[in-house]
Amino acid sequence: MKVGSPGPRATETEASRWVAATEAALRRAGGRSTAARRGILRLLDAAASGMSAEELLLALGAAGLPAARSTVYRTLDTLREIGAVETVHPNPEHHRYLARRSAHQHHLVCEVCGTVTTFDGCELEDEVIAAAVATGFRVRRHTLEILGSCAECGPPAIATEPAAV
Amino acid sequence: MKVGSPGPRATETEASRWVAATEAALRRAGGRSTAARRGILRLLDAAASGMSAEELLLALGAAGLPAARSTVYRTLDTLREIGAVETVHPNPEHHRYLARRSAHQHHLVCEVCGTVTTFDGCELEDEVIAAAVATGFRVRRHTLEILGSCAECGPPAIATEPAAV
DNA sequence: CCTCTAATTGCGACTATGTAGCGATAGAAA
DNA sequence: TTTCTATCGCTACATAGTCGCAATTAGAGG
Repeated sequence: MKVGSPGPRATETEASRWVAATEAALRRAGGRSTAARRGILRLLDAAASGMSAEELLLALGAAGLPAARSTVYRTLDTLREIGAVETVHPNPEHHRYLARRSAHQHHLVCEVCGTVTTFDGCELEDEVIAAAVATGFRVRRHTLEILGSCAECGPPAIATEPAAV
Repeated sequence: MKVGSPGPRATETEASRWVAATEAALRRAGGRSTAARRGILRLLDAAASGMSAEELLLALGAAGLPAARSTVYRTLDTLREIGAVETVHPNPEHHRYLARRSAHQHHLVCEVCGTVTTFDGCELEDEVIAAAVATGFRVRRHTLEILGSCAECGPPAIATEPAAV
């Protein structure tokens, strides 16, 4: 089991593998490549910890590609549908959208500084999932989020395990 | 690995273990037992698939214990803080609050009918978590959600694995 | 049973996040 | 260049959750 960011953040000049693959998938699904979408892909690709919809909206404006709020949400929906983006939930009503670079990409979320580190979970949950499938459940996707505080930030403010059992 | 609901839903007459334990934890934390809280605990205890804040609000009214919206949210926050409740995210902007009966309780969420089945994950993710801890990350809690469609509902509408890699 | 104090509630206004409908715009295939 | 239709921008709206403050009330101590 390896833990650590798989190194996103493509260089300025070459489009990242993820951006290219996503544009291809989009086209395959009958979608189009528009300025707004290219901008969103580029931004998400560069944001190691993901971005909220609002940040994306502002960043697009700052990048000279102003887009409507609804466009941002619609694009995120589309990207989620083709499996290119996924959502992390640090807490209710605070979502970040993250480039999805592998089917087994999971998250280490620092509740203090907001950093999201991705890691590949692989075989481990496969067993859990197989058990689920055995009951007749059809798995579409799964999420594994580990919340706490990263090495840079202090220890978490709240107890680790549940009081009630 | 066992998958299946650990049998919530206490009988009408005896307060469930979870309700009792939660009230005790609440008191231990310097909290009080109020009509609204007792109502919320009873409702969450009986709702195998969890409830949204809005459902909880309506159900309280129907049960003759009308509560203010803010009271519901504040109570849910408090319960989450002491680890008695957790949140499931079928999709952005649709959250359900669920009684948390064990530290390793995870979720099988049917995206068609909304049913949430809980199961104990145990040892499996322990390894993933240990790896995270090894990097200096302090784990406060973790969530594992498996989304798809249950045996009763048809197959999922959307492809299982991501298009882009 | 009475008193006191702080935890909790209700209220109502507010913020944040996300959605819907629809006419206008602009990819991209021919 | 033309045509078809996916996508966009706009605006209004919906849903989810938060905040401050005065009024209430649980529950500890007498």
